[in-house]
Formats: sequence, C-alpha cells, structure tokens
Amino acid sequence: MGIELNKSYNPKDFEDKWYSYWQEKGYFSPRKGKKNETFSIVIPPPNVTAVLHMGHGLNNTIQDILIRYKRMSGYEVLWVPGTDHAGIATQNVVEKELAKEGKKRTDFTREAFIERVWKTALSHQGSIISQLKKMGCSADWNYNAFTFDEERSRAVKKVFIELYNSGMVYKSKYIVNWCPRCNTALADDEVEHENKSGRIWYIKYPVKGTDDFITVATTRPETMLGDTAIAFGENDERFLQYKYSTFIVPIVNREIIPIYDSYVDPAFGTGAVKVTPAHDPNDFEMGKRHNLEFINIMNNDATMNEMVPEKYRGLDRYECRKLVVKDLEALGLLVKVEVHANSVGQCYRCDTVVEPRYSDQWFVKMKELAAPALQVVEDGKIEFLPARWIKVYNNWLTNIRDWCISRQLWWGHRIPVYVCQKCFKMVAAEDTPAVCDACGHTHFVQEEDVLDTWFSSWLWPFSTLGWPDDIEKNKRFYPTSTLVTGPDIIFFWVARMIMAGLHFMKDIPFNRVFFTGMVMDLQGRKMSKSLGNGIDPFDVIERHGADALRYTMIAIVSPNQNLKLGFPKEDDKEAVDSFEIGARFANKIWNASRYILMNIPDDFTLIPIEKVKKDIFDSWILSELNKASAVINEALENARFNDAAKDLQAFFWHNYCDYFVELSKTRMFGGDQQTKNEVLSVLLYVLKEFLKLLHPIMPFITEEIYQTLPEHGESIMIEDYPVFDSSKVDVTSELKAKKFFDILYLARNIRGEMNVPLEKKLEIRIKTDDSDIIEICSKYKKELLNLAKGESIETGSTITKPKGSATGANEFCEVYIPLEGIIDVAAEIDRLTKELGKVTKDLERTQGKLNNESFVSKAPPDVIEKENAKLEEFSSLSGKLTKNIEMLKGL
RNA sequence: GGGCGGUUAGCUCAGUUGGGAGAGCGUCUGCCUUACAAGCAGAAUGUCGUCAGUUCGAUCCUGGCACUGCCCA
Repeated sequence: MGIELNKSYNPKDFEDKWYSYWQEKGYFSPRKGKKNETFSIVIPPPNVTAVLHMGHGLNNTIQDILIRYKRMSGYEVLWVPGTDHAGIATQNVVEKELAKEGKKRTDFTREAFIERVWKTALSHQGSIISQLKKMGCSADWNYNAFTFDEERSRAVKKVFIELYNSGMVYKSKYIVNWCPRCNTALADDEVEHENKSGRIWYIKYPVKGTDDFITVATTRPETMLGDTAIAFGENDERFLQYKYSTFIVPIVNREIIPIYDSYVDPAFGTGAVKVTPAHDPNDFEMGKRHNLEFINIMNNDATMNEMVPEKYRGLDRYECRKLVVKDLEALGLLVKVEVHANSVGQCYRCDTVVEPRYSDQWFVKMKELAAPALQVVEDGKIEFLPARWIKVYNNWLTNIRDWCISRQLWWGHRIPVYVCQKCFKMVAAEDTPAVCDACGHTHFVQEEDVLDTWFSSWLWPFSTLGWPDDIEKNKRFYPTSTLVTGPDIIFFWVARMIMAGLHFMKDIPFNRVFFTGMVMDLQGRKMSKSLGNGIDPFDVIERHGADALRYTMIAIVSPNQNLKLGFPKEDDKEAVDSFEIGARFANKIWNASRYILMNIPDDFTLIPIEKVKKDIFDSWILSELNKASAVINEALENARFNDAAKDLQAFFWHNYCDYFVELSKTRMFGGDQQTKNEVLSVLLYVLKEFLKLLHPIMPFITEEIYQTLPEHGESIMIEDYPVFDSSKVDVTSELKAKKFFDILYLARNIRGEMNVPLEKKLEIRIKTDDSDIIEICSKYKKELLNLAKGESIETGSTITKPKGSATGANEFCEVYIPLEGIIDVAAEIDRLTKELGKVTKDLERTQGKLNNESFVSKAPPDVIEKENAKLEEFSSLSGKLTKNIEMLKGL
C-alpha cells in the first residue's frame, strides 16, 4: 500500500538522472508553444580560464529560472550557452603552468604556444559545460558557442574589416596602459585604481647659465630620465620669468624648455611639474599640444632601455627609482620627500602596476557608436533592472574615449590586417591577399597583435545566432529577451553589445538587462582567490544538491544589493551554512510529498479537482494556491526572484503543510474510503500545482516527485505554468477558514503560554454570536479538537466563562479554557493585561486619528472607513480583555 | 575630486503608488503529536542612522549631517 519515497531527501539519487532524461527528450531545444512568441537569452560566456564560481552559480540560476518559467508559460524558448576565450587571462594561466615546468612562452613558436592554450581552454570548457549541467541549466547545447571558434572568428573578421574600411578602426601612436608582466596594452577599463600611500619627491632642475633652480614635485622620479619639458600653470606669474630659459635635466644633462599649460595646477606641489610625454597620460597630452619630444626610456617589461645612461640600463623601474633618488641626493638636487596618497593603476588580471606606454595601437572610434546606444536606453527601448544602472551607463557613454582593441598577445583573434612588404600598404581582409592593389607585390605580412577579447564578446547576441553566415533561421530570437549579468561588466560588455547590435544588426541586442548583485562572503568582502573566501558551488551541490543551491541564492538575492553567503569548509563546523535555507525547504517538500504518497491506497482513483466535493478548507487552499500563482507569476515577470522564493515557501510550508495537510489528517484517517479519496485528490492536486510553480527554481526535486505522482505527464518541465484564475477566488471560504485558524491559534496560545502539557486535553468554550464561527466549530469540530488537542467544544452566545479558566479573545469571540488547578491567576492577569496594553495603544492611536478634524476632512474616505473598522475591532477586543481581567481580579 | 548605493529585531536582509513595522537564522518555553527534530506548537525583541522640512499623517517624499560600501578620474 502506498507509494514509497526514500525515507530521506537525497538529491544525488536523482539529479543527474533527470538532466539526462530532459536532454534525451530534446526539451532544451526551441519548440513552438501555445503563446506563439519567442523568449531568448544568451549566456554571459564564462571565461575558460577556470571553472565556475558562485557568481556564475547565481547568474546562471537566474537565467535558467527565466528560461524554464517562459518555456512552461508557452513561449518558444532558446537559451544559448557558450564560453569566452578571455585573451589575457587565459594566456596568463597557461604561462603560469609553463613557469612551473620552468618554461616561458617565448620558448615556443606562436603556433605551438597557441596549441598549448587550446588544450587548457578546451579542458576548462568541458568542465564549465558539465558544471552548468549539474546546476540544471536547460540551455540548448546545439547552440554551444565559443568566442574563439570558427563561426565567431568569421564574425570578428567581418566586423573588423567593415569598421576598418569605414575608417572607424584606426592605428595610431598613443599612450596606453601597459602591463609589463602580461606584456600587452590594456583598455582603460581593464585597469583598476587603488589608493595607496606613496611618496612625492621634490627635485631641483638647474636653469641653464644661472645659479637658479626650479623645484618640481613628482611621484615618479625615475621617469625624469625621459623628461622633455618643465610645465607651469598657464598664467602663473611666479614662473613667467622663465619663458625664455632652458632647464637642465639632472643626471642626463638634457636641455629642455618650459611650457605653460592649463593642465598644471598651480596649487599642487611647487606649481611646476616635469613632463615625460612617453610615460604619463597627462604629459602625453601636453606633449602633443606643445610638440614635445617623446622619449621612451623603458623596455616592454618596465626595465630601463638604452635611452638612459648606462648605469641605469636593465634596471627595473623601481630599482632605477631608488638609484636615481640616491644620485640626486648625492648631487644635492633632492629638496625633500613627502608622504603622498595617490592612486595607482593595476592590471585587472595580474595586479601588476601598469606602465603608461607610448606605442602603436589599434582603436575603435567610439563617439559615433555611443550616441545611438545612449538613445535606446534613454528611450526605454532597452530596460535596465534595477533602473539606477542607467545613470552609470550614461555617465560612461557620455564621457567615452576611443577603445584600444589591440593586445600584444598570442592567444586571440589576430588582427586581420596585412601589410604589403614592398609599398607597406595595409589591407584588412579575411585572408592573406594574393596581390597588392597598389604595387602588385605579392608578399604580405599579417599584423602581430591580437584583438581585445571584448571585441568578440560584443558581437555575442548575434554571432551566436549564426551571423554573419546564416542569421535567418534564428532571426526570431533576435533581439534576445533578457540579458542577465553583473554590473561590473556594464562598460566592458553591456554597453558595447548595445553599440554592436545597433551598428551591425540595426537593432538592439536585448530588450531588458537584469543586473544581479555580486556574491560576497559573510563579512561583505568580494570572494577572491587571494582571500581564500570563495565558495565552490559544486561543494554546495555535493552536500545539499543543486536545488538547495539554487533556492538559497534566489531567496537571498535582492535586486538592490549584493548577496552574502557562507559555507563551512570541511574542518569548520562552527561556520554558518547559508545553504541550509534551501536544504531545509527541499527536505520539507520531500517529506510532505512522501507522507501523501505513502497514504495512497492501491485501489486509489484520482478524482478530478472539479468533481471533488470540497469542504471549506479545500476551497480555502485552492483559493490560496490561486493567489500564490498570481504573486509568483508577477514576481518572476518582474525579476523579483526573492519574492517568488519566499511566496512559494510561505504557501507550501505554512498554508499547505502546517494547516491543510494537518487538517486533512482528520478526514484521511477518520472517514470512509470515498472521503479519503477526495482528500487525497485535493492534496495531490495542490501538490502538483505547487511543484509546477516551483519547478523553474528547483527543477530536480520537482521532477522527481512529479514523476512519482499517481497521474502525471511526460515531464514537469513541459507542463503549463499555473496562472491566476479570478473564478477560483473564494472569499467566503477564505474568511471562514481564517476564523477557524484564529480560534485554533487562541487555544494553542493559551496552551503555550500557560505551559499546559500536551496530554492535558482542552475543553474549549467559545462565546460568540458570529454565525460563521458557530457553523465551522460544529462542522469541523473534529478538526479543531485534533489540532488543538481538545476533548470537547461548546459554542454559542450564552456560553459563560467557567471557573478558573484562561481566556483568549479576538474581535469575533472569546475563547475560554478551563484550567482549574493549573491556572496561575496572577500570571493570567499579567498576560491579559499585557495584551490589553497593546490593544489600548492601537485603540488610542486610532481614536486619535479619528478625533483629529483635519484627518477626517482631508484623508481619503477609504482610509477613514478603514480606521473606523479598526476602531470597532480594537474597542471590541479591549472590552473583552478588560472584562476578563476584572473577573479574574474578582476571584 | 566626480558619480552611485547602503544605514530597519542579536545576525543577514525584505518592506513597489505615504495610512495598523516583516521574514529567515539565532534566542527562550514545551513537545520524538499517524511525513519531516533539517521538525511541531508557543514566546520575546525595533526612538526604521541623525536633524530639519513637506503633509491631516513619514521607515517611505525633500534637504542637511554622520558613518559605511562601490564605481570613475
């Protein structure tokens, strides 16, 4: 008899099984739904540098929830998965691997090195995909894409060539952020700034032909070896006398000239600064304005080159600094050193302090692309959630600078520009040109640099859909519906995708962007390798299952805030385990289902819900289910995932388990076969509908239980998602059920407060003239006695308070529980007086409002009506409590 | 220096058109009651950072201040 679920919830028994089942059935591929509309998402491709972390866990869970929800709601759904080749980062990973073997990148040929990176990339890619599957992600793997695969490479080339030919991509000498460790240029947004306490040196520069000096302040004394001017504020009268002077750069003895430029802040330092155009972005700008010489004094790795005196050559920039300072001191030219806070740019991949470097780089002109991108967000064509990110987006786009897209790496899309070796004409082309248009020469050499990874990522929403080869078959999925990503890549990626979509597809890439919070540890610190505070989502799955992981993140996440998570390492039993939230919920669902299933008799026939003879609790739970469907649909529609998670839990745990299932036991075990069938039919119906509602959030446990139900379809993931149905609202049953629960609560409250042991069966006396209460207490007497552990109940308007009884009251009734011998009169008086105190406060506040003439004249009528109702409720309750306290005192 | 957030119960945080302060965890009391002790029943706990303003009415709107986090230069 009955259907047996395992005694305990054990996700490992079934999670992988159902994922394979879904995949075999082809459920992840688009199929026409009853809505005849599409819903599509492209994954933010995880980097193949490593495996997934908790941020991916959150992000992909949200995407999967949306995808499953929309699929069940009748949309034709596509979720495109994929990975990102992450140029610098992946190359770094491999170079570190090589370093362990005692090798360097340059020990290999370019081809051999790239081959090696591919190996690592593919291995990580495999892990990432299997991890996404473990999490339950219902992406269509037929679409799986990689930013560096053949199709995406074709898209990158096409885009580059088009932009090059239209003059939007150009090559130019420029000062870029250079990472001396990665040996490559970085885009502005790849540099992280950190305020550090540094020093500032005051150095004397002799004025030629005099004994005079100019003192400048600098945070980088070593760059003086490349100085080509001294700059003063534009109209700084203190220094106008030097207009025709010449200065001598100490140590190198170079003669340099003064310039006057508005960039110089007369209040900073001495008002005079040294200018090193090849080693500082601001100096670079001044250098261009004043036609200064650009002297590069460093090698790629930030050691000093042959442009400096011999003794400094080969020294690291910081070594050189020490030596320069020492030498200046010896020359008597160092005035003083002060402590100075300044912000230092660091490589976002390896934290090395970047070196501004004067070099040849490739750029994309951004102004033209930015304008329409600003417009579509401004117009609301693309919706940002939360909306406040619009400000950040606007701020960046309105101050945009050209995008440096060249990287001096080997791993990445090599720039498709070929240089004729005779006339040096540059041609952008898919493949090496055969003949030079200009001179007929046939020998070309391709540019060495590769493109910034984001130059392939910005095409992602359409390059994954077949562009440029064959977008037609996927046209209906573009624009994609929602992008789910972190606000940390709003510039890197989101903004640029909008630009690319508008420029190449002539349409926005997505209708809505949902920005998730960042995952932090419990102290609110970013999870990072160096801190060792990261949580591996797969450790969580290992311990609690994927559903618990998913539910927990969703329950904690809030649209406006980062989320903090804790998970104890193996040896740490004290630490907080945030994921118990999900684990407990899963366990509760498991056990409730188990209980229902185990009570199903062999000859059970499910009665369709319309045909069940319902009592008020059946009607009530169906009404509650209906309401829950409404709020959950709304929450998912508006990306309020935490609301959805909480509403689902509140409905299931409190309404369904605590009340409905408990109530049903009376009929289940006390009635005839027919009654039992009816009770079970309602229990099963509500359970099944709940499982459907929950399925997008907890796909595995819902499928496992669904498949065990007496009647079920092929899979829960292709069921229709429950929606609100106004015809199912049953206000009368809701009100009656509420009155029943209120009485139950009053009885239980007395038991709890008076410490009445469970063995003591209560005699419940209810004084009321409320006809609903009289009705439900007689109809559902057994239920009330079972749940309140009572032995008798009497109801009516003439009930009198038995001697030595405890009292509970609400606006509709008074509940008396005779406890002669048990009751402590003083304690009871205390309890009721406390209760009265609260009610009196409420009453006074309400009275105060209603007595306030301006309130009555100015507040809207419905508010006044509500206050009047409250007044009645509070005074009725207050009267009952007062009377009972009096009676007790009179004993 | 510029921009954007946060400040609500011991902890982590909800609070969506301004009108009786909520959840989870933790704590306390009593229970292994026909699924669940990862559970059940009951309880306690808040000058809603601070000062002013708008309003009949402010956790919510406006401004100042304090502390705190992030982004950009």
